[in-house]
Amino acid sequence: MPNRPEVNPAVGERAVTLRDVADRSGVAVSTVSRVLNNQTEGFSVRSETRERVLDAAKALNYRPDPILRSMRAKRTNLIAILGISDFGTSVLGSTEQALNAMMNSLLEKGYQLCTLPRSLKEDLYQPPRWRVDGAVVIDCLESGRLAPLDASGIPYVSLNGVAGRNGVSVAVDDESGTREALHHLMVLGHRRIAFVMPDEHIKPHPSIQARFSAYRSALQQWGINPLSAELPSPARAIDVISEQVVRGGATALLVYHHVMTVKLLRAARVAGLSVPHDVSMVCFNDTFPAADLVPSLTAMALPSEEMGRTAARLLAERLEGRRHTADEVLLSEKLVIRESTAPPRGDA
Amino acid sequence: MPNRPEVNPAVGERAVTLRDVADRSGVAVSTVSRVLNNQTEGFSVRSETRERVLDAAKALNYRPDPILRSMRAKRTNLIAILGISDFGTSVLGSTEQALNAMMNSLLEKGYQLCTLPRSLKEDLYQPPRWRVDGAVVIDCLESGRLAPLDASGIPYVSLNGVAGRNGVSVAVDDESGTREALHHLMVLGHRRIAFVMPDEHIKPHPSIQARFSAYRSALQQWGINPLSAELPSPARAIDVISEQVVRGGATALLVYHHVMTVKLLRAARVAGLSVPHDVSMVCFNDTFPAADLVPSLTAMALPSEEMGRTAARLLAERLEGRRHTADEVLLSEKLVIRESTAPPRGDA
DNA sequence: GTACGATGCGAAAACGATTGCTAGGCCCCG
DNA sequence: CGGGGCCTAGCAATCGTTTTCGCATCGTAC
Repeated sequence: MPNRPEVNPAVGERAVTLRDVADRSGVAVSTVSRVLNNQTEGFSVRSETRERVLDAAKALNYRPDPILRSMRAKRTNLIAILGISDFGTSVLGSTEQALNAMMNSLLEKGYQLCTLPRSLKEDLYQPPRWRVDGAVVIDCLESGRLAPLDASGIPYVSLNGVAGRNGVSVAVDDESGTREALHHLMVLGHRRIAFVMPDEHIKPHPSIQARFSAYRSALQQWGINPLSAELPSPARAIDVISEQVVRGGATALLVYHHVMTVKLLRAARVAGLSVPHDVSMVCFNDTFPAADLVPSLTAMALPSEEMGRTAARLLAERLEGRRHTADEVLLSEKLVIRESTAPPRGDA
Repeated sequence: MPNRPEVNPAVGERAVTLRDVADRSGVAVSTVSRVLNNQTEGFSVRSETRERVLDAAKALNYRPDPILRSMRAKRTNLIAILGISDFGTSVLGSTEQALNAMMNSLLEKGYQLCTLPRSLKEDLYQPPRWRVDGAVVIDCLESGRLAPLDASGIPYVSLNGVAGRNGVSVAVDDESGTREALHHLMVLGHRRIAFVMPDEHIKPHPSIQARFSAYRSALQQWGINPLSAELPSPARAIDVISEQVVRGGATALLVYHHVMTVKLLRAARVAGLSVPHDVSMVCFNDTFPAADLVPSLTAMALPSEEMGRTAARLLAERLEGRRHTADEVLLSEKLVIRESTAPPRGDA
């Protein structure tokens, strides 16, 4: 009764191969492969032989090489992550959160992930050379760049972006979210509302376009003049306060990102302004430290984790052959009202 | 003059292979491989042939499969990331920052990264089945778990943990950092200093042990009684304030993580306490939003990015055959003094 | 007794790349 | 004129795995 492997592959020089298992169990390499892969089509095996193979594999601690397998196998359980151009080094954005949730989800389902080396910008969404079962595309705005991926026939899911023929898109409804945030400020009595860009440290996010255009169209629709007609350029917090609030007379700020909002909060205090009494603030991204500040931030909660889990589920469904239910999923944002918004000073 | 590839591999079903390049340039597959790899040892080629091969490769947009290459090649440029047990979903810790900086650094140097599927806890530090040139080990505390990796002979670098025979360890000097933070508080006049654990949302970090034991030994050495004799259990911010400060009489808190510190700041205000006048706070991890709060946080800056870059450099040096200069690199932390620390109330 | 389908398993061909070995020219020297 | 050595380049083995094809063997029906 060998309660430990006779050959310890962890210490040996060479990795345990299919051949080793075959030798030990006295069958052919091909038989081992089929047993281990549970192949049923056009193949059967005596249960006694099957047991012997499985025992040998376990005793030798055989682990197939998932990459080599991709050379010939039809199914590899490998999923490529496409579109990571940079790893954030200090703050996690909403997309990264969704991506992380998705990766965790996929790993739990038994899939394995691989990333591509960073190469030229044009190649960002090219499928890898080796065989993968599926792919995840991050922050892709132009469906044209997905042509190679679509041509490859690999099913994929596009996180927070558009999708092509073979893809499902999972995104957030930025337009409704923006309108909801503005509606909240309107109801409070605000009429002079400015849109604030993130500072330079934050990686520019694709959905900023969507939010800004929603800001403009919503205000115009309600007969209010937007304070900025074009996409405002990134600015330092103290400049935003002095230009938009002190000189421009804005009573409320719709801020693209929570990081910028924290800086604005401090800048307002330095300028002698009180939040929310002198100026209200609403931001996107309800993550730390939005709830823990004084005042705590009224924020649009993005369904990042739900987004990741949904994407993982949709991809898994496609991979398992089930016909997909939708080509696009739009998750809604949710406004969390806290202390940083109040009626403007002087309001009835 | 074909200014675009005659066969567009992006649209074709099959990827361009070495064989295709060989056919097009009229030489053997092996010649193509050697030309493309710039092989010089025991091989030479007429410059005219070389040109023809290179032209064909470019025209067909040939991209070698980096994974398949690892089957026989001695060098793969592949680096495995070992020890990622979970992807953070909201806040980046110091190790993640260092890891990200390291990944960016390695990608810039031309290496490619791969992660292992998450498996059993025991296998966390097992080298992958396929051939890699090097590995990165994250947060490994027991060198025993590195035995398989050491046995494989793969050079590696251990980020924020111990290293075995083949590894270099890159870590931060938590003991000196802790002493420096305590010294700052001592000089201000504090004598009742408590150590605060992070709340449950934060993944427990290996170096917490080092910091807590440094806290205890430093205070004892200076003849001051530590307020906690054992590692305090995670607690809610409001409980920490009421137990340690209000009841326990602590005048200063040494907080393990900046996230908890932000929550403590709000809890103190809720309890009617002023920071730093009623209680001072020092935290580890000088990242957002430490500098942007009111009051801004006195914090120990961890050299996360430097750590990542250093680790990448050391690994690259080993991979390029240069003899390593050190088995262990200890980077120092740096105290950034801001508004959250002041002399205790009633002090001269 | 023979034909036949089903069952159980092995031999060998891929897969795409690298590399050790080999071999034909060609030049130069003796 | 012959032989040795360099320059070029191809043949074929090899890596670990899947997959196609095919060969026994066995039981059963005719």
